[in-house]
Amino acid sequence: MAPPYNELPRGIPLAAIKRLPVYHACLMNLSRRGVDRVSSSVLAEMAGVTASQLRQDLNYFGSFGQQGYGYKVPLLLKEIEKILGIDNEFHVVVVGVGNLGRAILEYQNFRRKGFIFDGAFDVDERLVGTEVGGVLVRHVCELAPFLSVHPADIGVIATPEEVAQDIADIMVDAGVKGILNFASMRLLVPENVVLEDINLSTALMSLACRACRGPSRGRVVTLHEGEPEQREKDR
Amino acid sequence: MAPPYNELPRGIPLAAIKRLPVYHACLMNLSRRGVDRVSSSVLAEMAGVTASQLRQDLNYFGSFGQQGYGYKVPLLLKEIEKILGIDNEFHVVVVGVGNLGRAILEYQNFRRKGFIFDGAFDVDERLVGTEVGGVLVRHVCELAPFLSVHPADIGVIATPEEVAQDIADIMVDAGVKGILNFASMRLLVPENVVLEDINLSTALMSLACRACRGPSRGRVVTLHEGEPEQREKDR
DNA sequence: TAGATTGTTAATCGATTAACAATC
DNA sequence: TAGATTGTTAATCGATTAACAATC
Repeated sequence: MAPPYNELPRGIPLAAIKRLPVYHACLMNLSRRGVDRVSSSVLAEMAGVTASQLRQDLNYFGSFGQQGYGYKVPLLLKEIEKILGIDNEFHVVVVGVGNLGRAILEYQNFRRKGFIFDGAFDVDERLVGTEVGGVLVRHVCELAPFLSVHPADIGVIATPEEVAQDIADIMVDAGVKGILNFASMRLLVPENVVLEDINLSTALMSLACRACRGPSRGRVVTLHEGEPEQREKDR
Repeated sequence: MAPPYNELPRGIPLAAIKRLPVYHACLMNLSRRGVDRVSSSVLAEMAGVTASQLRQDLNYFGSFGQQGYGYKVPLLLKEIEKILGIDNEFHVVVVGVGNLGRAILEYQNFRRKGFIFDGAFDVDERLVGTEVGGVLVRHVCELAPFLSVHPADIGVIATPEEVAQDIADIMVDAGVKGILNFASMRLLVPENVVLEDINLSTALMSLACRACRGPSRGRVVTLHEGEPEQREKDR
């Protein structure tokens, strides 16, 4: 039996999914500039990947271009938005209203991409009752009751590491499907919950390690830098 | 001719380098708890990797354990600190004193790891002259002159994306060796400058995409989650 | 010594790149 | 049609895992 039409694709590399928002940003840029058509090589150049990789990434999800022509910008934009779920609404709660929590709450672009911030939580009584990015800050002890009334898709953890696991447990129990974790601590979550870590501390340390190992040697210092040469012959 | 004793290793996977700070944090934890000795399997379990990977990662840099015994916590800690350069001083400037810039400047742990914040820069006249995290905020137009007097190793870019490339150019011209970029924009830097991007926007978007694709399917939603099973036989 | 655990090589796995047939 | 560029397969490359000999 053929798989149902709307079956979601399997076995897509995480790295490919992470590149989709980059392609999306490039296409938004083209769209704003009134560009209607783009080839894989031009779009790849903008995104900092090879044309081959761009086509491969897109092909995990479908065929959105036309041979001999390229991609229609508005059409490809719409398809990527469909994949990323930008037409959906994602309900988000943010726990920890320090600098990082604020950065998320006040970044207005998220709202345009379908993210709805339903609540923010902190232990600091001076913050409770205030608004950050237009969201009311509640006390953390209200997190579980709040989630039972306002289920969230995504939880952002921007707390000290000592409490991060407890917060994650509350979120998981409340049915959160994804957690963005800024605490520099390994969180244990069930495998049906997606976890994304952003760790400023390890990022800065590994950057310093790479940067200060003296002049360019081998693979270590040549990633992510400058424009990828057009290595593909592609004829 | 044998390579000189202090030759730095080549061809080390970036992913391995990024795991070093994680191992470091685990070892700090053990050290605080007075643990003197650890096996690769226990440490790997703490770090959320396989024992095999841990040993492989360490072996890119040397042999720090003893067969049949494991690793001396203080010794391995010291070795990793040597690799990460935690005994060095890294001079850092932060450009953009919004929420993300503040998060970096106010995170006191960095100071303990050898990071010295020499200057912070912003265009907002209300911020110029104030102190954030104990660092004086200067106007961005002073960035280039400041760097010529106080050379920095690392530059942090936490500005709006419109100006990120200009700031990066100034940093590169001033001899900065690594850039931590929070702006959601692809920066072009020469290949001898190491670039690390942290993009909250693409991180949240790809998280939402993965989290809301329905229940666990294939590789996509099973990475980074929970504890890795002990797959290694290792006898 | 016997048991344990590393260091290190080889096998596997996965992701990227190259190539080219399909086709617009 | 001829030229261009995608879609897609195959080849390459790199990173992870397994295995086990070395050895403490």
